[in-house]
Amino acid sequence: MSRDEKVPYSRARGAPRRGEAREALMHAALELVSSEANFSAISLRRIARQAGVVPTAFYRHFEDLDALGLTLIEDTFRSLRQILGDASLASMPLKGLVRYSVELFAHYVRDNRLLFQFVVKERFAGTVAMREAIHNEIVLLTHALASDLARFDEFSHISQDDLRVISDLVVNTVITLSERILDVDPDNAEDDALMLRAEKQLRLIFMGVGRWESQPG
Amino acid sequence: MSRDEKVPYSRARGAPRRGEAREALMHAALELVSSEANFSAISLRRIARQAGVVPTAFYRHFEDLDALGLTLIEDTFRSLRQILGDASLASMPLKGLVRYSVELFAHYVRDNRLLFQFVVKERFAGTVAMREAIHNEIVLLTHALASDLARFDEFSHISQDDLRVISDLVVNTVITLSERILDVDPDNAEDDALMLRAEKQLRLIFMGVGRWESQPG
DNA sequence: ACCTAAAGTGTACACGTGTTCACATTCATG
DNA sequence: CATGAATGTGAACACGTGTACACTTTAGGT
Repeated sequence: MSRDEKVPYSRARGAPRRGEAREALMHAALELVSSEANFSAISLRRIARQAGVVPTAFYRHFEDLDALGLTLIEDTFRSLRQILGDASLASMPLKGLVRYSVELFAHYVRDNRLLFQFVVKERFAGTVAMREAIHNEIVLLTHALASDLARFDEFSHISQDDLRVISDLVVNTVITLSERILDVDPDNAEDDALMLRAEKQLRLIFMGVGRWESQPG
Repeated sequence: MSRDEKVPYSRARGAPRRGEAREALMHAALELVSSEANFSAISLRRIARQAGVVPTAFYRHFEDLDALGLTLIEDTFRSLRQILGDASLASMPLKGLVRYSVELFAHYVRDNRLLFQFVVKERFAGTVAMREAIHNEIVLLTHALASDLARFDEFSHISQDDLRVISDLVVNTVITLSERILDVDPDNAEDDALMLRAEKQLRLIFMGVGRWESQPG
């Protein structure tokens, strides 16, 4: 929907050097959502104020508050997909993969606190459009994981449907880990315990896979 | 906090027969949260209007919007705990238990759509007080499940810590199921597929338990 | 049949909100 | 260097909001 900026921005036509306003608005929204409750609970004016921008300037960059929110969600998952794509997970032993993936993911979540806090809050409380956007991205991740897992010998006896079911369980476990990391104080060392727990749970799941028989009946 | 009504209500002092206003306010809040976005996005006045009550009457029953929200959360989990307690799960074979629990839970969620939609939305987007209340209730459920599982022979080789970890995974899986049931249209038959998936995932987890070795190092 | 506290009502106020409009500034491009 | 689109600005509007206050009504315990 009219998000026609393939160029990084500030390359439109008469783009002003002073045009960090857009980024400022996005960051302001993230800060407010993180420190206060909820995206639907903060107003356009508060975002503008926090961004050091006059309210009307908002409309120069976003049609809507919704548009801002959707942009934030897209940005989050775009960069997450890249991180997860860069680390070619399919080329390492399954055992190490669990630990490595958990650490990679946890690290990324910590480095992008505000973005993930936003997504976690809006996943269920946001607009229909936002909820759908987030849901679709998660489905995408799940399918990608299923493809990756299919390459392992340990999963050769699993049907494609069951692979999706398993990936779904794994993704949900990792999402829960993220939510928990975001809930603890940033400079609290408790993260390690959370990661250990998630790691155990994933190992448990993969143990079940060894005994699993697809469509036994 | 000033929630000193052990009596079912309307037994205070000069309680009017006409006092369904409190219930009306709670129901109105649930309806609005369900059909619109979010508890923090709906106003006291809108709730009062929906309840057929003048705005100032709200204060006769709740000190705050927060108080209303907390009451709704407490109500939800109070009755959920009762349902789960009544069905004495520890007295049936493990295999049947999975199917039975999933069906029991799904049924209950469907029967209390509005309440659960509220809880799901506020779990991460709500006030700190609300989030904490929900979190504590879930921790309680997890511990209760761990106690129940400990009675099964299949779990005799699992340490107490690991039992918590496993229960945590199970609870998260069931929560995810609830979220999904709430996301699909009420009179859509898709629920069965969701329940089947959750059931598979739980069976997978319990398969892993068979091979699990607590504190192997 | 009273008394009294709870429950319900209507008015009022100060304030934050989204959005509009006309205008000022900036700056890459012709 | 001039042009014009993108960007930034300030005043103004109609409206919904939370809450305080003084008041009326209700109904149970005595």
